[in-house]
Amino acid sequence: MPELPEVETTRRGILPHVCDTAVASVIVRQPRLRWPVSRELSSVLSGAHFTTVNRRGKYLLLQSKKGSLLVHLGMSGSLRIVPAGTAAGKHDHVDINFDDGKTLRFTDPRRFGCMLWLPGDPPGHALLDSLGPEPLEEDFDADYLFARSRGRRVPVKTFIMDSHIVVGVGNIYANEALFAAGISPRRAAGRVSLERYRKLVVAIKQVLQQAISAGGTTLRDFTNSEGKPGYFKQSLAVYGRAGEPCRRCQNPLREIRLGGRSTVYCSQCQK
DNA sequence: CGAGCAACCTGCATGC
DNA sequence: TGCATGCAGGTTGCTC
Repeated sequence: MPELPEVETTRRGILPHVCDTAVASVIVRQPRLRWPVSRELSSVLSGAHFTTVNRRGKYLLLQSKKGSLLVHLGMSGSLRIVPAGTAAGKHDHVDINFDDGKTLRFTDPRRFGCMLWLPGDPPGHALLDSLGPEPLEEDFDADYLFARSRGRRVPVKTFIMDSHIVVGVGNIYANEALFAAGISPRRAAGRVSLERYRKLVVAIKQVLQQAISAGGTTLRDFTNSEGKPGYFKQSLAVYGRAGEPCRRCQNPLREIRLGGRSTVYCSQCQK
């Protein structure tokens, strides 16, 4: 479900609800996520007061004086604000109940997500240490991508989806950005010119920013923290449109697999 | 070290 | 209708 725009939409949605109140209790119904949810989570979080919610790539960090709650939504996860006492469904794995009667509920059918307690301020964790720059920040630019890609033979699409290179660019927006930049997803990363990386960086920033403005992309089940869908799906030029005509040249869009991920592109417009 | 791929898990669409 | 198969927004960690 979530790439950077969906995670950012979630962050903005929960922020006003989790910060002006303290944690009253925690219910862990299913601790078996990507990594086990700590048995101590309840005792460690009770009484905690979150001061802010930050995002690093696709990770959310609910920060407090004592430490931070690191949340990743995996492929199918979501965070929603519901009234305390709302009946829990099959995949509602964790509830964080607040003093003011609201509950932050973590739902994740496939359980690829995680919820980890990181002691200390600022929070340190191996998962965060080796991440590349944020795509919407200024230090993510063409010179950087060009330098990192020299000698690399991986397809450029796989390259920009590598979180050690740049965070937050998932399968949907990698496909979209490469179409917008006119670059074939199969081209070796080391054989993309600086000039074309300039176009790609602009495209990545634009597509992510536009998706955030639209509240994310809802394919089948993404909803924001209020349970409402995102509206970016109607703007997608290639993802999910294999076989349909290219919006620029009308040629049918081609679908291949790269790095095990579905890849859609126009063989006329992308070289 | 880089590249490719299996694995984690459930739900859903498709085809026989 | 039932069953098998393959695919899905991500990431780690294994092989070669």
